[in-house]
Amino acid sequence: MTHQGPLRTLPTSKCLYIKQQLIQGMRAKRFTDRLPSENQLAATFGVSRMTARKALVELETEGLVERIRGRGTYVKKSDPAMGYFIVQPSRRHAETLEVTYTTRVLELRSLEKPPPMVAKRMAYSGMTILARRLHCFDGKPVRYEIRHLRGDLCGSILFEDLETVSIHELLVDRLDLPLTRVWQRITAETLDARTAAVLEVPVGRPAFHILRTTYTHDTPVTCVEYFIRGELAFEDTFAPGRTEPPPGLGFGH
Amino acid sequence: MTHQGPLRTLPTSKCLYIKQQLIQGMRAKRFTDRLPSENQLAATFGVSRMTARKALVELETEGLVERIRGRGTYVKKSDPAMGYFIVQPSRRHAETLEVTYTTRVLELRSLEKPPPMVAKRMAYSGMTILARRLHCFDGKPVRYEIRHLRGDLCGSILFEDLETVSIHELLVDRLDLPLTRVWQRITAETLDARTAAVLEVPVGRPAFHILRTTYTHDTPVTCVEYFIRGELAFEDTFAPGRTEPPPGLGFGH
DNA sequence: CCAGTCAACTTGTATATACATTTATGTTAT
DNA sequence: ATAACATAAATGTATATACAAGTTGACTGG
Repeated sequence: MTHQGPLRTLPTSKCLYIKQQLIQGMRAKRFTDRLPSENQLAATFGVSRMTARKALVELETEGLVERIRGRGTYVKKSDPAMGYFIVQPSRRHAETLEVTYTTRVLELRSLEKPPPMVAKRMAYSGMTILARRLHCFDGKPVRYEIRHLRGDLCGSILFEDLETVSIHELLVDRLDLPLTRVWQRITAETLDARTAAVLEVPVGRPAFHILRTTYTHDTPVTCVEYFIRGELAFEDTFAPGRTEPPPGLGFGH
Repeated sequence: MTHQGPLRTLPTSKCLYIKQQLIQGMRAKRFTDRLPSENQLAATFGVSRMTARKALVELETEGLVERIRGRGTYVKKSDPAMGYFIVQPSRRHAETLEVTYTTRVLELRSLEKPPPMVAKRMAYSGMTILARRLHCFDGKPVRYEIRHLRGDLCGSILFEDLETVSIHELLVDRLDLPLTRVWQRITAETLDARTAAVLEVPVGRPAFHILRTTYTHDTPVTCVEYFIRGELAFEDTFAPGRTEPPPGLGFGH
């Protein structure tokens, strides 16, 4: 392979230089399927195999290539995503917007059995806890949350003050229910009379509607439904191939 | 530090074992601020520094910790994000849903100057190309796209067949305009009469509204506005601390 | 008291090496 | 011809080492 072409920014390390060359090569269609192997790169650039390897591994974690043991490194040819929107926990969202954040608990009680839709999504029809909360920015309602939790796993939540404590913290820290998997769906909807009243907006106003089921080791623990005022924008600036992945370790509640 | 406690799954490598121990330690609040240094870990677990280092670096790329040269590795205590939604390019979205995908070009012409809002977002008021397209799944309109491109950079796009060719490919491959940064915003809105007519839905129906400005090395190249039918859900299943980052290398158009 | 210096610690980068595991390919023996 | 084997190539894991570079704190000299 050749590695000509001027660099826009002087690379600070050999590894970075190799990465930039490979990225340019992929953009210029010099590499359309397979990238040089670790040993080939090491020879071409005059570095050790571990350095060449580091470049390839980083390209993989950035989603640009796919590495297959025993075969090689291949250009990911799937269409790139248009982008992604991070829906933050209310508290953090409020910090970003620099507004005060408050929560009102509208309802907190146990149900003998969950509504059919929830039972299906949780694959569980025993005792359930229902919590309805309203999240406000500067006193104005912005998110309406309807949550069901498995009663056998989260019973103690009935006695917590959900206006000050994060449900996420309760589950993960106090109940030892690490959130290992999430299913979620977002749609845009218009609000019906009851929901609009809660959010204190006219009927028919647009809103984000999020359905989410959270699992602990393949056991559904909680189903939550959010209605978020549609004018509350989610916005972000980012670069493709960013090194920082989406925030991990858990999901806010 | 101690590293007791049963493992749920037998680790296949020393690096993985160390990572699991550190994650458990963070969950159990044994580590609340600073993690052991690379050398401490190496001594504790009886591995080389490079192996301990690999575990810490992976935790960083997964967003669980933050590493600061000269100081140490610190637990990221920022609230975790609730999740994120990937808005895919229409073509790929159609593949996921297993529907046929078609595009209709409603308008393609040059403007002497862009509308004020676009001029402001692009910081440019010269000749502009306006493209309006309708993306259909199984013949049904689902996304309405209104796009402005800088005429001085993308003039040749006027002569392309935008019903079959991806604008993203044209920009990146043919015009050498790599997309290095993106600003975007999503809101939920109700459709006005004109937009609703294009999407063939009744007035007042909910929709996602996406504004996006795409840059090539700090130069805004194109502004695009999408209206996406609100019932077209974006859904996903994922795990926190996933190793795969969001798709990179570019953004679909 | 303050500023400068130095030592210790930490993470970042790079090299050289060894062996394991997986895949693909060609050869050989049946 | 097919199956078994051998070989080469590629990635995965781990170790040992060296030096660079940033941070902190203690010591020292003015």
